[in-house]
Amino acid sequence: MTASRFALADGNNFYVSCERLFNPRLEGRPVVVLSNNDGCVVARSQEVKALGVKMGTPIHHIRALVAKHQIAWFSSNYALYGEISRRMMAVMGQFSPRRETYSIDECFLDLSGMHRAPADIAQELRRRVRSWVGIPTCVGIGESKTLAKLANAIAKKTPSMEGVCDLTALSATARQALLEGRAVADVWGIGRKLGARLESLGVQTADDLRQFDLERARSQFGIVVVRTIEELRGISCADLEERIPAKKQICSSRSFGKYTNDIEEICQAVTEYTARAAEKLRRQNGICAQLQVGLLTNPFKDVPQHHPVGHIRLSVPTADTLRLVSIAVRVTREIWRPGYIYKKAEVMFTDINPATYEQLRLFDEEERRVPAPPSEKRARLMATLDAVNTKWERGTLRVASAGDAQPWQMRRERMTPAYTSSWNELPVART
DNA sequence: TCTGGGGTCCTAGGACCC
DNA sequence: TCTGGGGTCCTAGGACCC
Repeated sequence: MTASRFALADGNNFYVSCERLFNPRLEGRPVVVLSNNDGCVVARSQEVKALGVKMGTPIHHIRALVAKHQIAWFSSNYALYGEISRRMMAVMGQFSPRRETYSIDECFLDLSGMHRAPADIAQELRRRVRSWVGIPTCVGIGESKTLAKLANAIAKKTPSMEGVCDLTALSATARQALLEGRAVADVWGIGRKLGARLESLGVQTADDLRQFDLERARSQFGIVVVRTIEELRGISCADLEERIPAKKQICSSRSFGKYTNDIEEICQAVTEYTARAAEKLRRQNGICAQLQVGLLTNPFKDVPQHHPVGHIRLSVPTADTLRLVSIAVRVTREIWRPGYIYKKAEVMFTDINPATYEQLRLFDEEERRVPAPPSEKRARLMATLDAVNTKWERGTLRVASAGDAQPWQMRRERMTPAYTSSWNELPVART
C-alpha cells in the first residue's frame, strides 16, 4: 500500500478571476464581487486584499475606500461562475481518476501512487487550466485533506512556490517550519470559536495543534478536533467523496431588495423561493415530508424584531411545486404579523427521501391509509416545467402567485452578462 | 439607504423503553 | 421505605465550511 497523497486545487480569487476573463481591463485593478443584494464583499482581487479589506465586509462600510482606490465592483453572477466552474473541474479531473468537487472553486484530487512527482502533475494542471479555461489556480499537496488545504494556503501566500506546495516532498523540519507559520485558526475545521479557545490554551499555530495531546483534545473539544489533529499528523481520517450525496435538507432563502410588511408581497416571495427549492428537490429525484417557512426582521436595526417560524408535516410527501407553494403560502399567512418590517424569508424542506420511497410504502400493510401519489399528469407537468426552465431560462415558466412587479426582488445593480449560458448574451467579436 | 445564502456534522438533553 | 442503568431516538442549538 502506498502513502496517500491528496491535492487541493482551487481558483485564485475565483469570482474576480471569472469577471476578468471577459473583461481583461480589470487585470491589475482592484476588483470585488458582492453577495446577493449587493451586500457584502465575497471575493477580492489581490489588490483589494492588500488594502486590508476583509472577506464579508459590508460594501457600505468601505464606500470611501472604493472611491479612493477606484475599486471596481460587481454583483455576483452565479450563472457565469457555475459554468466556468464546470469547465475548470472537467480539466482538473483529467489529472486523477478520483476527484471530489468540494466547492464552486475547489476540488480534491487523489494523487496516490502516481508515476510522476505530485508537484509536477500540479504544475501541469495549473498550466492547462490557465490555458484552456483562463483561470489562475493554486495546488496544495499533503497526506490528508487537512494538510492539502493547509498546503494550498501556503502556496497562495508564498509567491516563490509558483502556485504549488507539496508538503510530502519536504523534510520534517522544513514542514514543521511551514506549519509554525500558520495560525491555528487557519486550519480547516478550526473556526473563530475553537480558534479562540485553543489560543487561550497556548495553541497558537498549526504546528502547536499538531502536537496537542489527543486525550486532552478528546475531553476538552470532542471528536472533530481529534480528527483534525490526526490529519495534521499525516493520518488521513476523511477520504474523498466522489459522488455528491443527496441533500438532507433543501433551503431557499433570500433578503428582499426592498424590506416590506406587505403580506401579499411576502407571499409572492415565498412562492418563488418554494418553487426554487422544489426544483432542487426534483433534481435529486426526492420528495420531502416536512416544510418550514420563516420570516426575519432586520437584526442590525433598532426596530421591533420578529422571527416567526412555522412548519408543517405533509401527510403525503411530495415534490410538487403547486402543492408545496399552497402549503407554504398558508404557513406564511399564519406566522406573519402586522407592524413588523421583514427583510428576509426562508423556505426549507426537510425529511427528504428518494421519490421511490413513496411508492414502496404503498406495499406496506401498515401504510394502507396513505392516499395515492399525485397523478401521473401532475408529475408530467412538473417534468415539463423543469424542461422548459432548463432549456430556456429559469423563470420562463413560473407560478402566477409569484407576482409580476416583484418589488422584493434582490438588488443586482452591476451584474455582468451571462456570457457563457445565454444565447442572447454571448460575447460577440466586433468586426 | 445599504450587513449573503446554502449546507453539514456533532453534542447535549429529554423522552421513552426495558 | 428503598427508587437503576443502559440504550435509542429525536430535536435544538452550536460550530464549521465556502
